[in-house]
Amino acid sequence: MTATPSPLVLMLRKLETHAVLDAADRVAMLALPYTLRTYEPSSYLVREGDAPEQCAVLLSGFAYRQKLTGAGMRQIVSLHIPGEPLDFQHLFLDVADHNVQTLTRAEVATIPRTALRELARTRASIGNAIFINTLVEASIFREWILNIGRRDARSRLAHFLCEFAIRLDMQGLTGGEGYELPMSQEQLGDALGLTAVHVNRTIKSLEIDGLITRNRRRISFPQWDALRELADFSSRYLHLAQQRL
Amino acid sequence: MTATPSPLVLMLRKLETHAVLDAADRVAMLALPYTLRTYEPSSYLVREGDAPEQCAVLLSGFAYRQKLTGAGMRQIVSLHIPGEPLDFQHLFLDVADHNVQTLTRAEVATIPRTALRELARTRASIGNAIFINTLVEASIFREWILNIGRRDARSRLAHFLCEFAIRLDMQGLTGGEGYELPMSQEQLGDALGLTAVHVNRTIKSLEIDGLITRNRRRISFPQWDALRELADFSSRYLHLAQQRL
DNA sequence: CGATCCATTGAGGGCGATCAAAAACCGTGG
DNA sequence: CCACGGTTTTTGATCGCCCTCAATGGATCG
Repeated sequence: MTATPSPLVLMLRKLETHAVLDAADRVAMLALPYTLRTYEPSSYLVREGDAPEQCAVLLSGFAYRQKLTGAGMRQIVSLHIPGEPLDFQHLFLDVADHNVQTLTRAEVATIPRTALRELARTRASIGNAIFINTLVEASIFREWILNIGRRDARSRLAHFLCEFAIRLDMQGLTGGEGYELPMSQEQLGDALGLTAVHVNRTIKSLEIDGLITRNRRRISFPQWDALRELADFSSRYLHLAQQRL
Repeated sequence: MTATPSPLVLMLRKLETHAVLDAADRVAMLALPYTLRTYEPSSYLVREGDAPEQCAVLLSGFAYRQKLTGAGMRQIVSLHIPGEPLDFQHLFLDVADHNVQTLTRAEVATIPRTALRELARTRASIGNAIFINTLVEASIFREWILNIGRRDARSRLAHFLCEFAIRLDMQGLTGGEGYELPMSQEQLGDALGLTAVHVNRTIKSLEIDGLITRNRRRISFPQWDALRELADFSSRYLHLAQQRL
């Protein structure tokens, strides 16, 4: 009956968490040309300075955006989970201003930028959906700034963990309680503006207080509400259609 | 001969720094309905939680975006100069996720959101220009994260001063050398993730090193290249049409 | 000329960085 | 199954950047 489902349905689902699309929109979007590719951990999908011609969508695995200072310090500026488009940020810009890298092994669908732009132009609702997606991303950037600028290490880490939990949940990627954190403490530090050593101590401190439990990189949340309060976390900035928290 | 120029030409000029518009686009944009209003310093233009119905454009004066932690700490997440649209970030979102406040007395043109959305829908090039504008803003957010997360106070402040200089210059707002910083050291601290006291000491340290000179809030740059190097500043992330630096 | 806001300066403390090393974990191959 | 090199996590000790608290000085404006 049905053909094998296009891997782009993942992106579709993501876009539909913030925008309304009709059947024709869905068909048009799933008709986009794409190529599949698998990347090893730490592969570059976009390099600062590149002229982006493709638009990558993450199908499985995790990725992040990253910038480097002249002195070589790394700052991760966002984290991406399966289903999220990675290159809308460059859809209309000629030169990439940051790097995009895989965190884990990842499957990616690559769509020609021109096809996507054409689709956005001809179907206004899809154009809107793409726009909304980048607006929500911008909102997450703002909260990230607040988190790094004004919260201490414990709250900062807690906030990060909360955001990741909610976003995984939104995409239906949580298997019951907790999740596997797909990054090293070094990378966690780069995301939070801390050192790996201090991340380690901060995680342990949360663990000792019973706010999280850990097994390798698997984290769960026996006291979600307490963690959320410490994190000063409100999901408003994620612009969930239905505010679940 | 010519009618009094619409105040919206300022926004038009801003959009045209990143996108190409034709004569018809310009006419259509200048035909947008708007109302003028003047705000006192520290007035709220948008409050977190609001349902934004208007889109404000800054005609004169300065403004900033800001978020607060539960504990009441403030983080400024962006700064805006005359000509910049302030509400594209909320054009397609139902609830504001941050506050927008004037820094100085400011004149603002307010455009109904529906009119702007309609214009973006019917004229693709204008829709693109608006999209590009938000993409560039997102890029500035990312650099802001890097700045706060990974640079020490001196470089951080220097980077902020460089960015402001370049952006003023882009909009043709620099009268010769240096500029008047439209904010208190307290506000600078809130922008940089520092305390006002430390901002004071950091400014003085830049001054002692001869990297800036000050008179009240007027700042000039006798050693621009040295400051730029300390700041680790590259203008790539601003996506200037012609890279001037 | 007081009131208020802002800039400045000092003293002291703490959070997170730095440096260094050990321990745990991982995939690989003998 | 164990030996291994490489990565990641963990822990300790010390340092320093920036914060906190507090007070003074300057500027502006009724």
